[in-house]
Amino acid sequence: MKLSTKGRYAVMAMADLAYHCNGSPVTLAAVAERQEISLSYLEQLFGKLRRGGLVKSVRGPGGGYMLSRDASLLRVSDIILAVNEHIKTTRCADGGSSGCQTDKSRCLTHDLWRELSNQIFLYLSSVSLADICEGRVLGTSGLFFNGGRTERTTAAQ
Amino acid sequence: MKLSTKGRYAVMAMADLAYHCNGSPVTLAAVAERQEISLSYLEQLFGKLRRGGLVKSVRGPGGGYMLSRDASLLRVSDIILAVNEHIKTTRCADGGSSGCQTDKSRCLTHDLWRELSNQIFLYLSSVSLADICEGRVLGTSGLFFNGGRTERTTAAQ
DNA sequence: AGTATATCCGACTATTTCAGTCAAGTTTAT
DNA sequence: ATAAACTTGACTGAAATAGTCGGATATACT
Repeated sequence: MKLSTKGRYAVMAMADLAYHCNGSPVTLAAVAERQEISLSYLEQLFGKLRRGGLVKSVRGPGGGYMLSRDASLLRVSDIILAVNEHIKTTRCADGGSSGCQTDKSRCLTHDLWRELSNQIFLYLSSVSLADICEGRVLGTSGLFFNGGRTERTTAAQ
Repeated sequence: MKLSTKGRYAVMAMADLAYHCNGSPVTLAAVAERQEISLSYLEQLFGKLRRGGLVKSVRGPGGGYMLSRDASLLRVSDIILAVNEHIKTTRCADGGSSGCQTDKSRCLTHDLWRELSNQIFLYLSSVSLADICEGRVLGTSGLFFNGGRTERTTAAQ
């Protein structure tokens, strides 16, 4: 799970889409202006989002992009995975335990990284676009990942 | 909190140090060979680690590096912060809520990103070098996901 | 003193990714 | 037909990453 501004732009744009959606498509030009992201760059990102099945496009005049499903069903992790072609976090073959047997201390950190990556993924999976739109991201002072938050919210729209 | 191979190398090297330390300094050459990281690159990283107060150096023959304190007191987050000069995650001024008031939807993702960064930091703060050396990485003692989601992965026990 | 061993330091290079641009297309409502 | 919008691919500058290189400095041991 890679975290960069690319993924953040994608999430920002998707949140904008969810926020300003009222049944009709939203043009990228509008998103670009509101979020202050270059239109051409957005086109690039939305190409990936569309191919990833996260948005639907409507071509021609009056067209634009729409979420492919309800905002409560679109997780942040989906968005980031769609725009960032996945990277391998560890050098030695992933779960295969193929190499890395030579020295015991060499792969000590691999468990850590895999677990961290897992943590991040779980967190981003627990947040939906609807959560973002409704500011339901912070909170839970100190205890995070209280399960089932996304499911409970059902997109008050 | 930036996550790249740079930080991972640093953690690997520090874990190696903790693992092979028996009172006397460990040379970077030994670490480089065991962890298969270039010596010159390690020197670069350990310069930062030393300036960050995480390791002590002993120059001259028989010299090398030692942990500055017990492995249980060195957190992974310390290491990563030491080698990665910190970056700002959001474009608009950080906690200041200075800009970003223009459009409501624009900063919607900022809370998310700040929270995510916080999550990552908390996780990496909860893991010490000693934890890594003893394989106590998975199943982080309930600091996360205490709701029974990733329950007791039985790594150590 | 001299030397081997090690850390220290700064500049340098190559590769990749990021962020954005440009120039063409295709589809479709009017 | 025309214009609005998406679609695609190639291209670019800037930055970060990952790694290299050559030397300088400190110190233990002859």
